[in-house]
Amino acid sequence: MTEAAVGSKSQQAYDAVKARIVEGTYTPGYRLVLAKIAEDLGFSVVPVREAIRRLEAEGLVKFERNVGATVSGIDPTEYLYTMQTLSIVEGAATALSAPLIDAVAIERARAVNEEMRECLDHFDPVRFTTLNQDFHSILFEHCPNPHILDLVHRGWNRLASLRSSTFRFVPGRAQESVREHEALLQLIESAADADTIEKAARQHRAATLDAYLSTAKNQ
Amino acid sequence: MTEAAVGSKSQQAYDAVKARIVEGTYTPGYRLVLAKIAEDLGFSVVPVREAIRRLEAEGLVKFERNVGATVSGIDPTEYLYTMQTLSIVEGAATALSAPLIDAVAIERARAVNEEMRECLDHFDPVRFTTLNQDFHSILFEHCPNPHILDLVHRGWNRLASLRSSTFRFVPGRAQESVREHEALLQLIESAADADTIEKAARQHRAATLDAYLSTAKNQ
DNA sequence: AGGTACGAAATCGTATACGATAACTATGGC
DNA sequence: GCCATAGTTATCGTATACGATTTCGTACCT
Repeated sequence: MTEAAVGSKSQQAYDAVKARIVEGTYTPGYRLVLAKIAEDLGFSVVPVREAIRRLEAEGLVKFERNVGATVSGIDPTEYLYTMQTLSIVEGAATALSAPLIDAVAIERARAVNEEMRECLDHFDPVRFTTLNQDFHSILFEHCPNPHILDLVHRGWNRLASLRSSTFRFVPGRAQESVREHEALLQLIESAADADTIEKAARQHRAATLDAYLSTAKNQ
Repeated sequence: MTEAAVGSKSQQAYDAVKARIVEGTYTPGYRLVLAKIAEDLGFSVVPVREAIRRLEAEGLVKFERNVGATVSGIDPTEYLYTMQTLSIVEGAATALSAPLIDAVAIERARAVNEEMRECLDHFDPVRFTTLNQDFHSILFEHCPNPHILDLVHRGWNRLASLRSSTFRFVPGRAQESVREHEALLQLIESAADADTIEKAARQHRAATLDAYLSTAKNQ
């Protein structure tokens, strides 16, 4: 899983900081001081700076001129924007991929979904979220449009700092999600038309957003 | 139109190089030598480098390690990816915006579309393309999701180096486009449901792609 | 006591310098 | 005459250094 071919230092810095954000080592609001990170990694500030700016472009980091960078939190508004965008690009990615998903992949996805169901019993939100991405990644394996896939991954990264929060805070949504996965697989198996699949996949993501919104009536 | 508050030098470099690419001063394949650009702008290479990497993230520039940066062309495959993605995000942006478009905006859009029709007579592809973006920008003025709007703009930028090529190379498509604009406005005026509007907007972009594909049977 | 102004510390932004890498060129061998 | 190889050049990648800007703390004034 770890990259053998470590790229340039700016690439290493990018990977390292991104990993810390996604894993939750750096939590939202965390102050990213260039000199400090550079020292930690044993680099100078220039490549670190470049890495931070790249993360900024992806929305993981907020950068203020002459002030510095912080891990960007994701307020309710941003969450809404991100989830809405994800619902659209995931819907498209699923619909485009569907005709290319073979029976083997379906079974692999089904197995992952089964594991997710088990996570509900053991109450393992972190693993649940990982498996959820695995599930959809299997469906996207042969996605014919890498640009759209890239947008999906960007959305996932942006949600990373909130990892599994929905599972924790929105009662019942995880159970529903597992059921929707199975329904989605059946649609794909039965070669439903692209529009039906797109709507289902889109709704799958939108339902999580709706559940969040109706729970968090505040703001 | 020119920004009064010039930002940091890296920002200026970003704007300058981006403008040259979008305007067509730097054509695809053009070699972007950091030191040369830095000298032109009167900066040192560090901020220029940062600007180039940002443009790379947006897909406008291709960067090879220890080799350098070139303005990224857009081959037929990339064109397909970009147009397909655009059709999805423009469709979504239009559908989300539609309920918020007032009668005044509709009339402004209609006026722009009328100008586009005139461009067909004078054969002015450059202005046609500009107006086309203006037309859609009016519709997106109150788009409730800035993330999606950002994706639209990224797509437009990527297509910039091909500016108006469709108009030139696909006979009749521009005329069709103007008609589709009017149809779209009428859908919005009549408060058609989101799904209908989304499909129309999506199809509007997809049709241009289809026209291109059927014309350029090569490759 | 509260607010303002000044000064010090922290941090960013950029320039310059140099080492590393890849592309190019010329030379020699086959 | 062509290919391989060594040397040269161009360009990138990063380190270091310093000036610019902001922030924070302190002292002074009202």
